[in-house]
Amino acid sequence: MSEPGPELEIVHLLRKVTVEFGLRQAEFAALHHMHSTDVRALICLLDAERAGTDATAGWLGAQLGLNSAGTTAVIDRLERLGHLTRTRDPRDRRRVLLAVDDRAVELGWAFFGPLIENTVAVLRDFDESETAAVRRFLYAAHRAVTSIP
Amino acid sequence: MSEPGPELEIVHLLRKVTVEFGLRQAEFAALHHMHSTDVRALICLLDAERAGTDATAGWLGAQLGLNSAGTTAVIDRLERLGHLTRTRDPRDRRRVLLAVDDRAVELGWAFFGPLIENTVAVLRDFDESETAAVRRFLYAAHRAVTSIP
DNA sequence: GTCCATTGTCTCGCCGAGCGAGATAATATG
DNA sequence: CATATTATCTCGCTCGGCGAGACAATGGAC
Repeated sequence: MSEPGPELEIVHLLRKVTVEFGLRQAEFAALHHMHSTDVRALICLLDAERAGTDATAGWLGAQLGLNSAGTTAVIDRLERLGHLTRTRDPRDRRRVLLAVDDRAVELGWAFFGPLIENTVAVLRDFDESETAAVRRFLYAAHRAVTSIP
Repeated sequence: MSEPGPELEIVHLLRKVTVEFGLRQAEFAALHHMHSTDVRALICLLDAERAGTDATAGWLGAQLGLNSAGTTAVIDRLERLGHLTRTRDPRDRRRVLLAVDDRAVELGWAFFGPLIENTVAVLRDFDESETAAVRRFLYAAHRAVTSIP
């Protein structure tokens, strides 16, 4: 190992971003009397909403890598804080649908908004081929990190 | 919110990568009877080693966002598993220097190696301006996510 | 229809990660 | 040499997350 390699630097950079981002999440969590997992849960739920998927308890648990007991606990906490609403699915009454409260979204923007804005700002100075390169790289990284073989 | 914006897609992509990467870390941790924090600790220590910084217990705690008690616990666990060695700093005998065992590095490579390789592979097809763009973007993201104001 | 396997969520009891408070030892500063 | 400061560790506790299993709704097979 420890072959320097110009490409490896980029991977290390990417990893550093993930590490630091994790710390920011933890700060946000502490600030609003939550835990990292709760924040990750909210993020997953917002992603689902954006994608038009309906988010059930089981689905959320899978996203977070929790078992059902842990998942119930996360949802309980978020519901108690008013960041979340449980609704039994009328089509399949075993399932519980989860909806993020608007207030929670606002809190998230207040904290992560500037951070996102700063990141996005750089992209505005990029030309077409450069943004394409970034997108292509991130897709590759996502695929690499998603495939489990 | 929910202004689509072509740049935002990239940020979401980046965030997805961080989320998935977190899950892979958790899998690696479980596989080797560790916890996510322990893996993050090892990563931080390897970064320090690569950078030539010497890693003390307190420094590690700061990187992980843990207090001293929690930090001691992490180090205890890693030492018990043989992934780590404690050494009292001869220059300042209050400090404890941490060194990652080679065996732990091998385990990490076995798991994350292919994942890194897949990511790096894409970069090989990139021309100079494209890799530069990726690097520039990641630097910006890192800066955005590191500044705490 | 009636049974039964399956699926989705929740309850209970326990383990242990991480915290706060404070002890201890080594180093600086007067 | 006394005292403040720094770095790490110990103790006791809280509570997130797990395994096991309960319970309800669903979808077959017959």
